[in-house]
Amino acid sequence: MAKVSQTQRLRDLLEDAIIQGRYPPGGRLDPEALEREYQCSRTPVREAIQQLAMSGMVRVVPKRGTFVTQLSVAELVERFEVMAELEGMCARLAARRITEDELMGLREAHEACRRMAAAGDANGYYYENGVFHQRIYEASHNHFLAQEASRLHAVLQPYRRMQLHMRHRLERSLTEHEAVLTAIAEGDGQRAEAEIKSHVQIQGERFNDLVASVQQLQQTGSD
Amino acid sequence: MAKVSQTQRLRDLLEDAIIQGRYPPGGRLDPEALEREYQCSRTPVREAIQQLAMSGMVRVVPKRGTFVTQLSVAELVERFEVMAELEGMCARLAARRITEDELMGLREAHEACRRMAAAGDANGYYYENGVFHQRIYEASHNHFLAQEASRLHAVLQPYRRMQLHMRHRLERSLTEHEAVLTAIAEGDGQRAEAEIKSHVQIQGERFNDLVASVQQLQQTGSD
DNA sequence: TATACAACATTTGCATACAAGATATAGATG
DNA sequence: CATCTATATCTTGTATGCAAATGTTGTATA
Repeated sequence: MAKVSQTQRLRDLLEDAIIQGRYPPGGRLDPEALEREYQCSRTPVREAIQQLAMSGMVRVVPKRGTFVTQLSVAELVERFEVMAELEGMCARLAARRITEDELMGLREAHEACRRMAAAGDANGYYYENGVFHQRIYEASHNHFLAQEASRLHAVLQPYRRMQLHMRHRLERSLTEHEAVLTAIAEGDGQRAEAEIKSHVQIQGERFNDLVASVQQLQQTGSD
Repeated sequence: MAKVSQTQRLRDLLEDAIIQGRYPPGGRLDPEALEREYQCSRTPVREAIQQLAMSGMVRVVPKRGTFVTQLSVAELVERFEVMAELEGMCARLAARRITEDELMGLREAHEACRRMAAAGDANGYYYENGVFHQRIYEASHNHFLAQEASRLHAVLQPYRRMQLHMRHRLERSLTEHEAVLTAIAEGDGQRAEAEIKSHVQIQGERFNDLVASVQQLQQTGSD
């Protein structure tokens, strides 16, 4: 049943690897290494890379090579701004449209986050946090919106990860989730939107943290 | 200077053709015909089509061929819902961030729309309307947002076109533009957002018009 | 006449060869 | 020692061949 093309397989694998930070932002993707690693020719590699480029995960610098997208601070701010808006829209719609089953699923995702936060497991939280947000996207009952939100979320994942390792970020994040969940459960779209926007937005000290992280990343990646 | 790859050239050409309705939604894209028409081999054609598929302009039905995307009513509603949100965000930001020069450009675009409406030139209006919206995207000073808005705008163009041919739609549209422009000029982000949202959103009778148009289109395309 | 099976055509995915453009490096010359 | 140039190498872009999967068509038989 899982009869997928090499191109698709490669694309998914690379995407996961990038999201999980196994290919660091700014790092070069060597086509020949990928050919050997995945036992295929240039064509699937090339196509997978093109598709990743389309979705913004990698950047192709003509005649220089393809690199994992390394967003500048300015580009990151732009994307977080849009992400906040999209998530806000998802939450607003979800508050109106979520089903009982979906609400249960969302609560479960929240509880999973709570367990990870309690255990101080940043990586585990990182994963469950993604599930929580994904559930909200889907509860918007706008498939296209959910898809776009997921795509942008994926691009931002490597940077979110850095945020989550910041001190006390887990507890704060969890508290914010709580507020979002409550608003959605009560069907209060306005509040759900406002809560998740402030959850996603990079503001105050977190902005400085982000700048610091990115700069460190760019130091590391440039050798 | 314009040293672009065949793939890119083909992609842009096809995209334009689809946006301008020269390839009708639901219509099949014959790879061999494209090879001959653009004097190239299968590879660039294949890659261009893949990229268009990624951006949602065409759909590949396995072993059947690739077809210009024909959105169902449900899919259209979803996309217009997102479009309204993105445009709303653009307008809100533009109200705060627009420069004097950009504001002049926006006024000019609006005047161009007015001339076309006065002349009853629906196609001309259709074009200038695109310029007007594009200027707002750019005035948001969020390049990523502008890019995403443009992309979605492009996908929806064929369907907007149908709307513009509706009776009195031009004048209504112009009046709504006026309201948006005023709000932006006054720096009133909230109002600008609200105005452009109601301008973009498909509501009331326009929803029925849209359904009718799409159904007619699907009749025509299926023979 | 309808159904099933087989041959055929189309489409897609993958590999590979070839060409062109750009960069880097090394050598030569000022 | 620096700079310019030429060559080599690396990367991307394009063409094309081949094979596999699937859809289609036609024919034969019940």
